[in-house]
Amino acid sequence: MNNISEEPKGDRSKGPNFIESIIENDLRAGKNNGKVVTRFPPEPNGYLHIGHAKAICLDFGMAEKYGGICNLRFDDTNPVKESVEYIDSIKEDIRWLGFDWGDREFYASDYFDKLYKFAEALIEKGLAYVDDQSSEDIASQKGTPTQPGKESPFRNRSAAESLDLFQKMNRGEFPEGSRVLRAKIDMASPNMHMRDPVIYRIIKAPHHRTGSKWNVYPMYDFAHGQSDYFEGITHSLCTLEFEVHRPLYDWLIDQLKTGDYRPRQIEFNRLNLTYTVMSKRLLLQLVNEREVSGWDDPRMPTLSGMRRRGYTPEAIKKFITRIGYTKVEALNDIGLLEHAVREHLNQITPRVFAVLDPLKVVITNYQKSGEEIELINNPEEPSMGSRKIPFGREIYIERSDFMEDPPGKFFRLKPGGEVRLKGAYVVVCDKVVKDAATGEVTEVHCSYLPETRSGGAEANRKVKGTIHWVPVSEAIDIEVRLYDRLFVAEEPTASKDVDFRQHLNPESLKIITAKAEPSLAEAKHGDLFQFQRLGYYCVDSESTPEAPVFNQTVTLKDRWGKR
RNA sequence: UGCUCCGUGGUGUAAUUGGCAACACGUCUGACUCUGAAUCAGAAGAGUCCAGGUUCGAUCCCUGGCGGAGCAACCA
Repeated sequence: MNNISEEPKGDRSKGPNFIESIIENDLRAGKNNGKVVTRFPPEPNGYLHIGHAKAICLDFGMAEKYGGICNLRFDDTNPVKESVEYIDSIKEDIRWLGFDWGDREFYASDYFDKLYKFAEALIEKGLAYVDDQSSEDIASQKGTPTQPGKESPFRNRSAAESLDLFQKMNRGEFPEGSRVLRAKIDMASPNMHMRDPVIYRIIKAPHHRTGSKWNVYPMYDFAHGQSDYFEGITHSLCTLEFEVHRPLYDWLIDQLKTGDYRPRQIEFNRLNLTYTVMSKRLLLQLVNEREVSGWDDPRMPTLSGMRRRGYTPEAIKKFITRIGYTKVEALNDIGLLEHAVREHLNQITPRVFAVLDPLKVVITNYQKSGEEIELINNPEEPSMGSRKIPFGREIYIERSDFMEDPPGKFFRLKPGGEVRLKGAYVVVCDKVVKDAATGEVTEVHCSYLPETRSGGAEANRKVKGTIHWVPVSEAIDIEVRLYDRLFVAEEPTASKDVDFRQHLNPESLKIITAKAEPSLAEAKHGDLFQFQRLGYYCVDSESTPEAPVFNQTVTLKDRWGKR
């Protein structure tokens, strides 16, 4: 099998990206004793999408490149939104991509004790206080980005009182929403995140790992940076929107650290794709509202959806290295991803014949029976061998491969015209049979030229076109699910005034019954194919031997269809 | 109109102590072809947001504009 990670061309002009440069400088400066420790920190509140894959490739990739390690850490600080279902799916998806975190599987909840003690220490140092106000009141005092906030009336209560209240909060003595713990920083800071951020809140829901041990849970901002610190993370790579959180993390680490070590956060641009949405919240909405069949619907940008669609980890990773990491908010053309998918699938998939929209062809002068045609499985990879398909007097061809009155440069079958049936014979179209009522073409009658059989005496007869076919008597019926982009708008979330669901593509899924060569009866879930001249297809998870189901992964490029 | 970050072909990126802009996708030609795919050859397409400055020389350094994004969840 060809290895596409062996660089074909291009891409090589790239030097280190800005993150690699920073890491290399740190290494040169002797920071962290020459160690590189990264982490991938998902919240288990949804399935991973290709944007996460970009982060995963970076987090694991940097560790690998610089001889370090990468932790998998679930940032599970909000039990009401998180579940083990998501944890399991996340681990499966990371493994599918080809990364291994060994025994370094951690949870922010592993640090709840440390975090709680740290919070108590902050209170004792006068750097945190319990606020008895409602979230609305706190929000109203927060100010705006252009106006400073106002201090809470509880800001200067005694440390002893705050400590007592905080402990009561955790004992479950107060209802949810009645009190929070806030860091005491600066209500006039130009950075909103420094305006006495809430660091602990009361949640009485059971946690998937700690059960009912806690009645207070740390906010993400109070858990993430410190978790990095506890794990000895050297380079904490995250997306751009956390840039303004960094001063808060730094402030917290300043209160926590005992030596010189501190994690270094570096922010990069997130992955956006045209014609898709990349927010777990919106994807969850599509799932809940049944706009798609689930998180793994092949139209979803989730890794499980792409896997079911037939995308390979190799293709996804190739795409990600091509788009790179910068600080520019980018919108990537989905075509770039599809190109990477075709590139990989072209190398690895066996070619097969399937006719999506069958038109019957009768070869009137064909008398033989039992003839078989041998076909190469993959011209890109001779080691994949060949297979045989029965040939017969009646075959199906693609309806679009026949035109009664075609425009110029139509290389396929037309009245009086010749076309090669791939692997078999050249046929001439003699007669068109139509439905008297509708005028629809129901059959095409042809005669074949016996000497033109592939490998035969006149095999190199010049014909303009070669088309695929399937024998009527041996063809099997397969269900084919044709997918188009889920949205018709390039940027479904571009406008705040228009709900993104307005842009859903009503034709994103079409289910048809197609005719396929008999060998496909043995295809198994996960098998990938090229339906010759059409595109790449894979066997769906719902497929059974009795009722095979194929998903269209991506079509072949089609210069003719574009005209 | 506060703070932070960012502005290079249609898209995504590159140009590593400043040396007249490169690669991939896409587009368009042509060759080849028993996949109108793939492959191969070639073309068009930016003078690097704007204006100054430093310099022999600026995508790169400085200043000032302009434009875009993020930030006001007891979400992450």
